Amino acid sequence: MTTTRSPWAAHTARTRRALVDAALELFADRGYDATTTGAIAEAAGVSPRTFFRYFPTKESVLFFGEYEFIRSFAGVLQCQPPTVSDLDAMRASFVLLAPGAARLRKRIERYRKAVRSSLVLRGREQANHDDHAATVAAAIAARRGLAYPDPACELLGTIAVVVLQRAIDRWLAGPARGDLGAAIADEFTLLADAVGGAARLTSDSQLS
Amino acid sequence: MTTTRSPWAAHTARTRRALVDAALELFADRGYDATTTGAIAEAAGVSPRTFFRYFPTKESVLFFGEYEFIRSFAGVLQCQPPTVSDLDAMRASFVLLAPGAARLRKRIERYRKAVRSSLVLRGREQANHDDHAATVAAAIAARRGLAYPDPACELLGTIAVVVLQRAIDRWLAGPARGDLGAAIADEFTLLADAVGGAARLTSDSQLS
DNA sequence: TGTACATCAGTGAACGCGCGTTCACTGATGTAC
DNA sequence: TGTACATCAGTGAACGCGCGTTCACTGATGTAC
Repeated sequence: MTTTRSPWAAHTARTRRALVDAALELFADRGYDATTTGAIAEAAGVSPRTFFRYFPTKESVLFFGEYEFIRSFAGVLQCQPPTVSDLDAMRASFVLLAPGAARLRKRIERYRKAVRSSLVLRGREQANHDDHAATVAAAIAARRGLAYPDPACELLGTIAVVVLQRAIDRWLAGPARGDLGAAIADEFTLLADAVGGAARLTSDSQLS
Repeated sequence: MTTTRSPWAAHTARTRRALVDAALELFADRGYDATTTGAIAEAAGVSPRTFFRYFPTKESVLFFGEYEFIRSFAGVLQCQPPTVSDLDAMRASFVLLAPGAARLRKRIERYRKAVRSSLVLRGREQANHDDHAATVAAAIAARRGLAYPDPACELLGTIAVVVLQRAIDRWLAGPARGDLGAAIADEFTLLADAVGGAARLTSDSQLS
Protein backbone atom coordinates (compact mmCIF):
# COMPACT_ATOMS: atom_id res chain seq x y z
CA MET A 1 0.00 0.00 0.00
CA THR A 2 2.58 2.61 1.02
CA THR A 3 5.84 2.50 -0.91
CA THR A 4 8.80 3.09 1.37
CA ARG A 5 10.69 6.02 -0.09
CA SER A 6 13.60 6.77 2.18
CA PRO A 7 15.02 4.44 4.79
CA TRP A 8 13.73 6.77 7.50
CA ALA A 9 10.18 6.80 6.18
CA ALA A 10 9.52 3.22 7.19
CA HIS A 11 10.35 3.86 10.81
CA THR A 12 8.40 7.09 10.82
CA ALA A 13 5.35 5.38 9.38
CA ARG A 14 5.57 2.63 11.98
CA THR A 15 5.73 5.09 14.86
CA ARG A 16 2.87 7.15 13.49
CA ARG A 17 0.74 4.06 13.10
CA ALA A 18 1.55 2.99 16.63
CA LEU A 19 0.42 6.37 17.93
CA VAL A 20 -2.80 6.33 15.90
CA ASP A 21 -3.66 2.80 17.01
CA ALA A 22 -2.88 3.51 20.64
CA ALA A 23 -4.92 6.70 20.56
CA LEU A 24 -7.92 5.06 18.94
CA GLU A 25 -7.94 2.27 21.46
CA LEU A 26 -7.53 4.52 24.48
CA PHE A 27 -10.09 7.06 23.28
CA ALA A 28 -12.69 4.36 22.68
CA ASP A 29 -11.87 2.71 25.98
CA ARG A 30 -11.51 5.53 28.52
CA GLY A 31 -12.92 8.41 26.49
CA TYR A 32 -11.10 11.23 24.76
CA ASP A 33 -10.99 13.71 27.63
CA ALA A 34 -9.75 11.13 30.11
CA THR A 35 -6.86 10.16 27.83
CA THR A 36 -3.73 12.31 28.05
CA THR A 37 -1.24 12.67 25.23
CA GLY A 38 1.33 11.22 27.61
CA ALA A 39 -0.71 8.05 27.98
CA ILE A 40 -0.96 7.68 24.20
CA ALA A 41 2.80 8.10 23.84
CA GLU A 42 3.42 5.55 26.58
CA ALA A 43 1.08 3.03 24.96
CA ALA A 44 2.88 3.56 21.64
CA GLY A 45 6.27 3.11 23.29
CA VAL A 46 7.64 6.61 22.80
CA SER A 47 8.23 9.60 25.04
CA PRO A 48 5.51 12.18 25.71
CA ARG A 49 7.44 14.76 23.73
CA THR A 50 7.43 12.60 20.61
CA PHE A 51 3.67 12.72 20.29
CA PHE A 52 3.84 16.35 19.23
CA ARG A 53 6.48 15.60 16.64
CA TYR A 54 3.84 13.63 14.76
CA PHE A 55 0.64 15.48 15.50
CA PRO A 56 0.21 19.20 16.13
CA THR A 57 -2.72 18.62 18.47
CA LYS A 58 -4.22 15.82 20.49
CA GLU A 59 -7.33 15.96 18.37
CA SER A 60 -5.58 15.56 15.01
CA VAL A 61 -4.41 12.04 15.79
CA LEU A 62 -7.95 10.74 15.41
CA PHE A 63 -8.72 12.26 12.03
CA PHE A 64 -5.65 10.93 10.29
CA GLY A 65 -6.66 9.48 6.91
CA GLU A 66 -10.42 9.93 7.02
CA TYR A 67 -12.15 11.47 4.00
CA GLU A 68 -11.43 8.92 1.29
CA PHE A 69 -14.90 7.45 1.47
CA ILE A 70 -16.75 10.60 0.53
CA ARG A 71 -14.27 11.47 -2.19
CA SER A 72 -14.68 8.01 -3.70
CA PHE A 73 -18.39 8.50 -3.44
CA ALA A 74 -18.28 11.70 -5.47
CA GLY A 75 -16.34 9.87 -8.18
CA VAL A 76 -18.70 6.90 -8.30
CA LEU A 77 -21.72 9.19 -8.39
CA GLN A 78 -20.50 10.69 -11.69
CA CYS A 79 -20.54 7.23 -13.26
CA GLN A 80 -24.21 6.58 -12.56
CA PRO A 81 -26.38 6.76 -15.68
CA PRO A 82 -28.15 10.12 -16.03
CA THR A 83 -31.54 8.44 -16.37
CA VAL A 84 -31.49 7.44 -12.71
CA SER A 85 -32.83 9.98 -10.20
CA ASP A 86 -30.35 11.78 -7.94
CA LEU A 87 -31.60 9.97 -4.89
CA ASP A 88 -31.28 6.54 -6.48
CA ALA A 89 -27.89 7.42 -7.89
CA MET A 90 -26.70 8.34 -4.40
CA ARG A 91 -28.11 5.17 -2.96
CA ALA A 92 -26.51 3.01 -5.63
CA SER A 93 -23.14 4.75 -5.17
CA PHE A 94 -23.13 4.33 -1.41
CA VAL A 95 -24.18 0.70 -1.71
CA LEU A 96 -21.38 0.10 -4.21
CA LEU A 97 -18.77 1.41 -1.79
CA ALA A 98 -20.24 -0.27 1.27
CA PRO A 99 -18.29 -3.58 1.12
CA GLY A 100 -14.95 -1.72 1.18
CA ALA A 101 -15.98 0.27 4.23
CA ALA A 102 -17.55 -2.74 5.92
CA ARG A 103 -14.12 -4.39 6.16
CA LEU A 104 -13.07 -1.59 8.53
CA ARG A 105 -15.95 -2.26 10.88
CA LYS A 106 -13.88 -2.64 14.04
CA ARG A 107 -11.99 0.55 13.27
CA ILE A 108 -15.14 2.51 12.47
CA GLU A 109 -16.75 1.27 15.64
CA ARG A 110 -13.90 2.53 17.79
CA TYR A 111 -13.78 5.78 15.90
CA ARG A 112 -17.44 6.50 16.51
CA LYS A 113 -17.19 5.50 20.14
CA ALA A 114 -14.32 7.94 20.54
CA VAL A 115 -16.22 10.73 18.81
CA ARG A 116 -19.25 10.20 21.01
CA SER A 117 -17.10 10.55 24.12
CA SER A 118 -16.13 14.17 23.60
CA LEU A 119 -17.66 17.46 22.55
CA VAL A 120 -14.50 18.61 20.78
CA LEU A 121 -14.53 15.54 18.60
CA ARG A 122 -18.23 15.86 17.86
CA GLY A 123 -17.57 19.42 16.82
CA ARG A 124 -14.73 18.39 14.57
CA GLU A 125 -16.83 15.67 13.01
CA GLN A 126 -19.62 18.12 12.47
CA ALA A 127 -17.21 20.36 10.58
CA ASN A 128 -16.11 17.37 8.52
CA HIS A 129 -19.73 16.53 7.74
CA ASP A 130 -20.21 20.03 6.40
CA ASP A 131 -17.30 19.41 4.06
CA HIS A 132 -18.74 16.06 3.02
CA ALA A 133 -22.14 17.62 2.35
CA ALA A 134 -20.49 20.24 0.15
CA THR A 135 -18.62 17.52 -1.75
CA VAL A 136 -21.82 15.59 -2.38
CA ALA A 137 -23.64 18.78 -3.34
CA ALA A 138 -20.95 19.56 -5.89
CA ALA A 139 -21.20 16.05 -7.35
CA ILE A 140 -24.96 16.36 -7.71
CA ALA A 141 -24.60 19.78 -9.30
CA ALA A 142 -22.19 18.25 -11.84
CA ARG A 143 -24.71 15.49 -12.54
CA ARG A 144 -27.36 18.11 -13.20
CA GLY A 145 -25.05 20.14 -15.41
CA LEU A 146 -24.89 23.11 -13.03
CA ALA A 147 -21.73 25.17 -12.66
CA TYR A 148 -22.36 25.69 -8.95
CA PRO A 149 -24.56 23.80 -6.48
CA ASP A 150 -27.90 25.51 -5.91
CA PRO A 151 -29.84 25.25 -2.62
CA ALA A 152 -31.52 22.05 -3.77
CA CYS A 153 -28.14 20.39 -4.33
CA GLU A 154 -26.89 21.60 -0.96
CA LEU A 155 -29.95 20.23 0.78
CA LEU A 156 -29.52 16.87 -0.92
CA GLY A 157 -25.84 16.83 0.10
CA THR A 158 -26.71 17.51 3.72
CA ILE A 159 -29.43 14.88 3.71
CA ALA A 160 -27.15 12.30 2.10
CA VAL A 161 -24.62 12.72 4.90
CA VAL A 162 -27.30 12.47 7.57
CA VAL A 163 -28.81 9.36 6.02
CA LEU A 164 -25.39 7.74 5.65
CA GLN A 165 -24.57 8.38 9.29
CA ARG A 166 -27.86 6.89 10.39
CA ALA A 167 -27.25 3.84 8.26
CA ILE A 168 -23.77 3.35 9.73
CA ASP A 169 -25.08 3.68 13.26
CA ARG A 170 -27.82 1.16 12.68
CA TRP A 171 -25.36 -1.18 10.99
CA LEU A 172 -23.00 -0.95 13.97
CA ALA A 173 -25.87 -1.55 16.38
CA GLY A 174 -26.77 -4.75 14.52
CA PRO A 175 -25.02 -8.13 14.32
CA ALA A 176 -21.28 -8.30 13.63
CA ARG A 177 -21.83 -9.80 10.17
CA GLY A 178 -24.56 -7.35 9.16
CA ASP A 179 -24.76 -5.93 5.67
CA LEU A 180 -23.80 -2.26 5.47
CA GLY A 181 -25.05 -1.95 1.91
CA ALA A 182 -28.47 -3.20 2.92
CA ALA A 183 -28.56 -0.81 5.86
CA ILE A 184 -27.84 2.12 3.55
CA ALA A 185 -30.47 1.02 1.04
CA ASP A 186 -33.01 0.62 3.84
CA GLU A 187 -32.35 4.09 5.14
CA PHE A 188 -32.80 5.63 1.69
CA THR A 189 -36.08 3.80 1.27
CA LEU A 190 -37.17 5.09 4.66
CA LEU A 191 -36.34 8.59 3.48
CA ALA A 192 -38.28 8.25 0.24
CA ASP A 193 -41.31 6.91 2.10
CA ALA A 194 -41.24 9.36 4.99
CA VAL A 195 -40.65 12.49 2.96
CA GLY A 196 -41.59 11.57 -0.58
CA GLY A 197 -44.69 9.55 0.25
CA ALA A 198 -46.43 12.10 2.42
CA ALA A 199 -45.20 15.31 0.88
CA ARG A 200 -46.30 14.79 -2.68
CA LEU A 201 -49.97 15.32 -2.04
CA THR A 202 -49.82 18.61 -0.18
CA SER A 203 -46.55 20.13 -1.28
CA ASP A 204 -48.01 23.50 -2.27
CA SER A 205 -50.76 23.86 0.27
CA GLN A 206 -48.86 26.25 2.50
CA LEU A 207 -47.63 28.83 0.03
CA SER A 208 -50.65 30.78 -1.16
CA MET B 1 -41.19 37.89 33.05
CA THR B 2 -39.24 36.66 36.11
CA THR B 3 -40.94 37.30 39.43
CA THR B 4 -38.43 38.41 42.07
CA ARG B 5 -38.76 35.98 44.93
CA SER B 6 -36.21 36.90 47.55
CA PRO B 7 -34.44 40.24 47.75
CA TRP B 8 -31.18 38.52 46.80
CA ALA B 9 -32.61 36.97 43.67
CA ALA B 10 -32.91 40.27 41.84
CA HIS B 11 -29.24 41.03 42.22
CA THR B 12 -28.27 37.50 41.31
CA ALA B 13 -30.37 37.60 38.18
CA ARG B 14 -28.84 40.90 37.16
CA THR B 15 -25.28 39.62 37.56
CA ARG B 16 -26.07 36.42 35.67
CA ARG B 17 -27.59 38.37 32.86
CA ALA B 18 -24.57 40.64 32.71
CA LEU B 19 -22.29 37.61 32.43
CA VAL B 20 -24.39 35.98 29.72
CA ASP B 21 -24.59 39.19 27.70
CA ALA B 22 -20.89 39.89 28.05
CA ALA B 23 -20.02 36.33 27.08
CA LEU B 24 -22.26 36.31 24.02
CA GLU B 25 -20.82 39.58 22.78
CA LEU B 26 -17.20 38.58 23.35
CA PHE B 27 -17.64 35.10 21.87
CA ALA B 28 -19.26 36.49 18.74
CA ASP B 29 -16.65 39.21 18.50
CA ARG B 30 -13.31 37.56 19.24
CA GLY B 31 -14.31 33.91 19.09
CA TYR B 32 -14.90 31.47 21.93
CA ASP B 33 -11.40 30.13 22.30
CA ALA B 34 -9.84 33.57 22.30
CA THR B 35 -12.13 34.72 25.10
CA THR B 36 -11.05 33.92 28.65
CA THR B 37 -13.44 33.60 31.55
CA GLY B 38 -11.52 36.44 33.15
CA ALA B 39 -12.34 38.73 30.24
CA ILE B 40 -16.03 37.84 30.52
CA ALA B 41 -16.01 38.60 34.23
CA GLU B 42 -14.26 41.91 33.64
CA ALA B 43 -16.75 42.91 30.94
CA ALA B 44 -19.59 42.05 33.34
CA GLY B 45 -17.99 44.07 36.13
CA VAL B 46 -17.21 41.23 38.53
CA SER B 47 -14.07 39.41 39.59
CA PRO B 48 -12.74 36.38 37.68
CA ARG B 49 -13.65 34.14 40.58
CA THR B 50 -17.29 35.15 40.46
CA PHE B 51 -17.79 33.69 36.99
CA PHE B 52 -17.55 30.19 38.41
CA ARG B 53 -20.09 30.97 41.07
CA TYR B 54 -22.66 31.30 38.31
CA PHE B 55 -21.52 28.79 35.73
CA PRO B 56 -19.75 25.51 36.31
CA THR B 57 -17.89 25.74 33.00
CA LYS B 58 -17.01 28.37 30.45
CA GLU B 59 -19.16 26.59 27.90
CA SER B 60 -22.35 26.52 29.97
CA VAL B 61 -22.72 30.30 29.92
CA LEU B 62 -23.72 30.19 26.26
CA PHE B 63 -26.45 27.59 26.51
CA PHE B 64 -28.36 29.27 29.28
CA GLY B 65 -32.06 29.26 28.45
CA GLU B 66 -32.03 27.65 25.00
CA TYR B 67 -34.49 24.82 24.26
CA GLU B 68 -37.86 26.53 24.58
CA PHE B 69 -38.35 26.76 20.85
CA ILE B 70 -38.29 23.04 20.18
CA ARG B 71 -40.46 22.27 23.18
CA SER B 72 -43.04 24.79 22.02
CA PHE B 73 -42.83 23.22 18.61
CA ALA B 74 -43.67 19.78 19.98
CA GLY B 75 -46.73 21.27 21.65
CA VAL B 76 -47.95 23.10 18.58
CA LEU B 77 -47.44 20.04 16.42
CA GLN B 78 -49.97 18.13 18.50
CA CYS B 79 -52.61 20.74 17.67
CA GLN B 80 -52.32 20.35 13.90
CA PRO B 81 -55.32 18.55 12.38
CA PRO B 82 -54.63 14.83 11.77
CA THR B 83 -55.68 15.13 8.14
CA VAL B 84 -52.54 17.12 7.33
CA SER B 85 -49.40 15.14 6.43
CA ASP B 86 -46.56 15.01 8.97
CA LEU B 87 -44.32 17.13 6.79
CA ASP B 88 -46.93 19.84 6.32
CA ALA B 89 -47.84 19.74 9.99
CA MET B 90 -44.18 20.33 10.85
CA ARG B 91 -43.93 23.15 8.39
CA ALA B 92 -47.08 24.83 9.65
CA SER B 93 -45.92 24.51 13.26
CA PHE B 94 -42.52 25.99 12.59
CA VAL B 95 -44.04 28.83 10.59
CA LEU B 96 -46.47 29.55 13.41
CA LEU B 97 -43.62 29.93 15.90
CA ALA B 98 -41.35 31.86 13.56
CA PRO B 99 -42.49 35.41 14.48
CA GLY B 100 -41.63 34.87 18.13
CA ALA B 101 -38.16 33.63 17.29
CA ALA B 102 -37.64 36.33 14.68
CA ARG B 103 -37.79 38.98 17.38
CA LEU B 104 -34.58 37.51 18.85
CA ARG B 105 -32.71 37.87 15.58
CA LYS B 106 -29.76 39.84 16.94
CA ARG B 107 -29.33 37.38 19.76
CA ILE B 108 -29.61 34.33 17.50
CA GLU B 109 -27.10 35.86 15.12
CA ARG B 110 -24.51 36.29 17.86
CA TYR B 111 -25.23 32.85 19.21
CA ARG B 112 -24.62 31.18 15.87
CA LYS B 113 -21.51 33.24 15.25
CA ALA B 114 -20.17 32.11 18.60
CA VAL B 115 -20.98 28.46 17.91
CA ARG B 116 -19.25 28.59 14.56
CA SER B 117 -16.08 29.90 16.19
CA SER B 118 -15.34 26.82 18.26
CA LEU B 119 -15.31 23.06 17.98
CA VAL B 120 -16.45 22.54 21.57
CA LEU B 121 -19.51 24.66 20.97
CA ARG B 122 -20.28 22.93 17.69
CA GLY B 123 -20.07 19.65 19.53
CA ARG B 124 -22.38 20.84 22.24
CA GLU B 125 -24.85 22.13 19.72
CA GLN B 126 -24.71 18.85 17.89
CA ALA B 127 -25.63 17.08 21.11
CA ASN B 128 -28.50 19.51 21.57
CA HIS B 129 -29.69 18.86 18.04
CA ASP B 130 -29.82 15.17 18.81
CA ASP B 131 -32.11 15.98 21.72
CA HIS B 132 -34.26 18.20 19.54
CA ALA B 133 -34.54 15.50 16.89
CA ALA B 134 -35.68 13.04 19.55
CA THR B 135 -38.27 15.53 20.81
CA VAL B 136 -39.65 16.03 17.31
CA ALA B 137 -39.61 12.28 16.68
CA ALA B 138 -41.63 11.72 19.83
CA ALA B 139 -44.16 14.35 18.78
CA ILE B 140 -44.57 12.73 15.37
CA ALA B 141 -44.95 9.31 16.97
CA ALA B 142 -47.72 10.73 19.17
CA ARG B 143 -49.43 12.18 16.08
CA ARG B 144 -49.30 8.76 14.48
CA GLY B 145 -50.62 7.04 17.58
CA LEU B 146 -47.40 5.15 18.25
CA ALA B 147 -46.22 4.44 21.77
CA TYR B 148 -42.56 4.87 20.77
CA PRO B 149 -40.96 6.58 17.77
CA ASP B 150 -40.02 4.11 15.03
CA PRO B 151 -37.10 4.67 12.64
CA ALA B 152 -39.32 6.64 10.27
CA CYS B 153 -40.23 9.08 13.05
CA GLU B 154 -36.60 9.39 14.06
CA LEU B 155 -35.55 10.14 10.52
CA LEU B 156 -38.24 12.79 10.21
CA GLY B 157 -37.12 14.33 13.49
CA THR B 158 -33.52 14.51 12.33
CA ILE B 159 -34.51 15.98 8.99
CA ALA B 160 -36.78 18.55 10.63
CA VAL B 161 -33.87 19.82 12.72
CA VAL B 162 -31.56 19.96 9.70
CA VAL B 163 -34.12 21.80 7.61
CA LEU B 164 -34.85 24.26 10.40
CA GLN B 165 -31.16 25.04 10.80
CA ARG B 166 -30.76 25.61 7.10
CA ALA B 167 -33.76 27.94 7.11
CA ILE B 168 -32.37 29.94 10.01
CA ASP B 169 -28.98 30.26 8.33
CA ARG B 170 -30.50 31.47 5.10
CA TRP B 171 -32.73 33.87 7.00
CA LEU B 172 -29.74 35.32 8.84
CA ALA B 173 -27.81 35.62 5.59
CA GLY B 174 -30.66 37.62 4.07
CA PRO B 175 -31.87 41.18 4.75
CA ALA B 176 -32.38 42.36 8.34
CA ARG B 177 -36.17 42.51 7.91
CA GLY B 178 -36.45 39.12 6.19
CA ASP B 179 -39.30 36.75 6.96
CA LEU B 180 -38.22 33.72 8.98
CA GLY B 181 -41.54 31.96 8.44
CA ALA B 182 -41.17 32.26 4.67
CA ALA B 183 -37.59 30.96 4.86
CA ILE B 184 -38.78 27.89 6.75
CA ALA B 185 -41.65 27.28 4.33
CA ASP B 186 -39.25 27.61 1.38
CA GLU B 187 -36.86 25.11 2.83
CA PHE B 188 -39.61 22.58 3.39
CA THR B 189 -40.78 23.01 -0.17
CA LEU B 190 -37.22 22.49 -1.34
CA LEU B 191 -37.13 19.27 0.65
CA ALA B 192 -40.38 17.99 -0.80
CA ASP B 193 -39.23 18.75 -4.33
CA ALA B 194 -35.69 17.43 -3.98
CA VAL B 195 -36.53 14.20 -2.20
CA GLY B 196 -40.22 13.68 -2.87
CA GLY B 197 -40.25 14.73 -6.49
CA ALA B 198 -37.45 12.54 -7.71
CA ALA B 199 -37.77 9.57 -5.39
CA ARG B 200 -41.36 8.64 -6.10
CA LEU B 201 -40.72 7.21 -9.51
CA THR B 202 -37.89 4.86 -8.68
CA SER B 203 -38.27 4.19 -4.99
CA ASP B 204 -38.19 0.41 -5.24
CA SER B 205 -35.78 -0.06 -8.13
CA GLN B 206 -32.81 -0.96 -5.95
CA LEU B 207 -34.20 -3.60 -3.64
CA SER B 208 -34.81 -6.67 -5.75
C1' DT C 1 36.80 -2.02 3.34
C1' DG C 2 37.20 1.85 6.40
C1' DT C 3 36.91 6.42 8.17
C1' DA C 4 34.57 11.25 8.44
C1' DC C 5 30.49 13.42 8.09
C1' DA C 6 25.37 14.39 7.48
C1' DT C 7 20.75 13.44 8.46
C1' DC C 8 17.05 12.56 11.00
C1' DA C 9 13.97 10.30 14.97
C1' DG C 10 13.68 10.68 19.49
C1' DT C 11 14.42 12.85 24.00
C1' DG C 12 14.71 15.95 28.56
C1' DA C 13 13.71 19.88 30.91
C1' DA C 14 11.52 23.86 31.57
C1' DC C 15 7.86 26.91 30.66
C1' DG C 16 3.28 29.64 29.38
C1' DC C 17 -1.49 29.42 29.49
C1' DG C 18 -6.29 29.03 30.76
C1' DC C 19 -9.77 26.24 32.98
C1' DG C 20 -11.64 24.94 37.13
C1' DT C 21 -11.10 23.98 42.41
C1' DT C 22 -10.33 24.86 47.32
C1' DC C 23 -10.11 27.52 51.52
C1' DA C 24 -10.86 31.24 54.11
C1' DC C 25 -12.55 35.75 54.20
C1' DT C 26 -15.26 40.60 53.68
C1' DG C 27 -19.09 43.34 53.62
C1' DA C 28 -23.56 44.47 52.37
C1' DT C 29 -28.48 43.38 52.90
C1' DG C 30 -31.75 41.47 55.23
C1' DT C 31 -34.53 39.56 59.73
C1' DA C 32 -35.62 38.90 65.01
C1' DC C 33 -36.81 40.75 69.05
C1' DT D 1 -36.62 52.70 66.82
C1' DG D 2 -32.46 50.24 67.75
C1' DT D 3 -29.34 46.54 68.49
C1' DA D 4 -27.61 41.56 67.59
C1' DC D 5 -27.47 38.19 64.42
C1' DA D 6 -28.01 35.48 59.97
C1' DT D 7 -27.67 35.15 55.19
C1' DC D 8 -25.76 35.49 51.04
C1' DA D 9 -22.95 37.69 46.85
C1' DG D 10 -18.59 38.58 45.94
C1' DT D 11 -13.58 38.26 46.55
C1' DG D 12 -8.23 36.95 46.99
C1' DA D 13 -4.76 33.80 46.79
C1' DA D 14 -2.94 29.68 45.82
C1' DC D 15 -3.01 25.48 43.44
C1' DG D 16 -3.59 21.12 40.15
C1' DC D 17 -3.85 19.77 35.58
C1' DG D 18 -3.08 18.90 30.73
C1' DC D 19 -2.13 20.88 26.27
C1' DG D 20 1.24 22.66 23.42
C1' DT D 21 5.93 25.25 22.77
C1' DT D 22 10.88 26.18 22.95
C1' DC D 23 15.74 25.09 23.26
C1' DA D 24 19.35 22.27 23.22
C1' DC D 25 20.86 17.69 22.99
C1' DT D 26 21.81 12.29 21.97
C1' DG D 27 22.46 8.54 19.23
C1' DA D 28 21.38 5.64 15.57
C1' DT D 29 21.26 5.09 10.52
C1' DG D 30 22.64 6.37 6.52
C1' DT D 31 26.12 8.48 2.61
C1' DA D 32 30.83 10.26 0.54
C1' DC D 33 35.18 9.35 -0.63
